Amino acid sequence: MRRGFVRALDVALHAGVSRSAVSRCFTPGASVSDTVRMRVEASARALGYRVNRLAQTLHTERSSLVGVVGSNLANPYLAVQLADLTAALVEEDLQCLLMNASGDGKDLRRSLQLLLEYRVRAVVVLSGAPHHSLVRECLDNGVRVVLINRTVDSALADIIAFDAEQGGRLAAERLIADGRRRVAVVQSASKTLSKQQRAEAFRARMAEAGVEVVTWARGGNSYTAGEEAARALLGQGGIDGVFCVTDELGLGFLNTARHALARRIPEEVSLIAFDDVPQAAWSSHAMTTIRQPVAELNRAVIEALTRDTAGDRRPFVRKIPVTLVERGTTLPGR
Amino acid sequence: MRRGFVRALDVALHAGVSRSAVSRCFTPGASVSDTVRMRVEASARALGYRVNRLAQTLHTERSSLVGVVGSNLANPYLAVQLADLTAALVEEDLQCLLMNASGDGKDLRRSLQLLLEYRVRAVVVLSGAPHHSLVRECLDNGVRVVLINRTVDSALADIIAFDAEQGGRLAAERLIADGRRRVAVVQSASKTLSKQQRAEAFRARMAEAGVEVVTWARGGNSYTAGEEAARALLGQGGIDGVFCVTDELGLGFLNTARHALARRIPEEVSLIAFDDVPQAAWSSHAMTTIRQPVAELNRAVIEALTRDTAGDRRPFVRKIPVTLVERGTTLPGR
DNA sequence: CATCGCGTTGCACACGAGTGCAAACATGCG
DNA sequence: CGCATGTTTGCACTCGTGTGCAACGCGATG
Repeated sequence: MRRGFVRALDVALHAGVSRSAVSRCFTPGASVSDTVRMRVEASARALGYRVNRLAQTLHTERSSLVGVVGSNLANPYLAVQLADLTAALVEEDLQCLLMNASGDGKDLRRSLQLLLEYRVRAVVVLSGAPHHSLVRECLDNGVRVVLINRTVDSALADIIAFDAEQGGRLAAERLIADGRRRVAVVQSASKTLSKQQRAEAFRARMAEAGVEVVTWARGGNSYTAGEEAARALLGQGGIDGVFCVTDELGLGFLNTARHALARRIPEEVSLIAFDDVPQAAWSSHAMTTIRQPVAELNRAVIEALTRDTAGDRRPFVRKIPVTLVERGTTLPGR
Repeated sequence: MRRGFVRALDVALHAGVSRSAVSRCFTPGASVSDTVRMRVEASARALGYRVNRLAQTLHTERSSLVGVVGSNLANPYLAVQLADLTAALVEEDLQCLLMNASGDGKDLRRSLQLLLEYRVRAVVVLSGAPHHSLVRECLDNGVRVVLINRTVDSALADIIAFDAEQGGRLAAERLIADGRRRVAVVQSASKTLSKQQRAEAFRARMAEAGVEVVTWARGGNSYTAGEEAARALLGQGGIDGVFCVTDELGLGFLNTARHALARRIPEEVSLIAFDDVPQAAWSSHAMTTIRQPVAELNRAVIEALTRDTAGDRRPFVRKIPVTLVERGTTLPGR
């Protein structure tokens, strides 16, 4: 009785064939006679044999591990994206080696280097921007790098992102359609690029329409920050439309405006947020927001991971369009 | 110029030493002279060498991969738990191979078998109950199995769970302290064991106190289900205390009761939920709930994974106590 | 100087699997 | 039957790494 895992050799001895024959039975397209195949399969079942994917990868140099690294995974939006990504990976027989890089930049570096040690086929960065040298190092080793919702100046890595500018424009146009004349954009003090772009595109479109925009940029991307923004912006009066760059900010703003400040939404103030997290759809909130089609994003990720990289070294770049989901915080019937 | 990854042999040639010397430089406690170590380290840095953890594992038979399998990872509570678990694993130099087993029981089986193929050191099951034979198979191969918030009849796997009964009792006692005389427990139609236990312990403690309990068990564990429960239970009147077995149910109940049904909470009705997801703490909800100390649970998981398994085959079992977090949906100052 | 002891170093093997190559075997055809 | 052709099968090598074992070098001691 051998302790530990069953090897191909054990199966071979049990079935009375060579180890090569066993290996061939588990390799699609290999040449094995029916009689041998059946005996090997019977032995494998009896002994509980499973190929060792580590040894397999070592030989074939073709890993099916994909590294996924992100920072604040507990964030509801990221959680949805991660859940969908793992489901999509499973379909392609790719496995997900997850790294939590919550912390500083050193942490992201350490995570990526660790993933390299596992000889992953590719790395998907959900949040945080890796240094160029790090991306370069991955690419030199033949590891694809897919950045989600990031833009880097050097065009090395694959980049897949939701169209933040389009989202900002959509929000602006909806507030214009509501006839709003004095609006506010609520963002946080953090300078995440995608959120900056949402706000910037919103301001640009509003400027075109000649609508005055007040910018609030304090605190984090938290519910509390949205609450503070509501107290400050609605306290001084005059604001009749608001665009919050995340749903969490939006929900803080909405609940505070409605219940603590007793404002009628959307009659007095229109509100649009961004992300479409599950909570935005809850009936008591029913918040109008910009939906990011996560499934479509992840399909693009899979496409980037599995595409034939023979020849062209050009990075895969794709922008995923977003849509406006109209609920109860913008004026109906228009 | 070799394509692909740099091997120890490449470093050895570059540094003018044997491959063994390179290997020893990266093995703690090995015997290497300072001069050789410095030359090897310089060469490794220059070439960008990283040990191949797959080959390493193949040789040492000691994997640092831990399989994590769960079903609905987008669930806010599970997301928090997963995020914390990955952070805890990183501290122990363990890596997380994540499997999304959303789907039927076959899916869980497939996930576990795949994890076995990767020769993981252990498997952590966040949701879903694997079949005994599957657990047995993992154990036979020397792979620890840690079940979270599950109980299985056969005492094979390690089991770490929050104390659902204690939570149910805590909730009951708080409603009793609020002087409630006619209470309801809101659970879903799903028969997840931990949620059943919460409700059952609540009913038992209430029965002791001689308080009448109405049970609502319809729909899923969703916000919508909480909403329906509120409409049905508060519509008929008489209910002055409610225990919802999850925060999502609780939030649906709370918002509907307050805004749609215009009930004064906690003056007319006390409400306690379970989980303490971030949304429960949001100021506009401020929901009293049972907190599950996730960090403590994950510390126990790490302890189970890293404990010395020499000799004793007895499973590791631990129950993590929960606490009541009093916010604004129970009567203050008592 | 001879010997001992100790710290380094390299050789060679092992881990578990895939695969080219040639030998063995089965089959078809004249 | 003899030969050509096609299918199986086993040998042996490979992937990148860790480590037991023996050889080596060097300083200290008798």
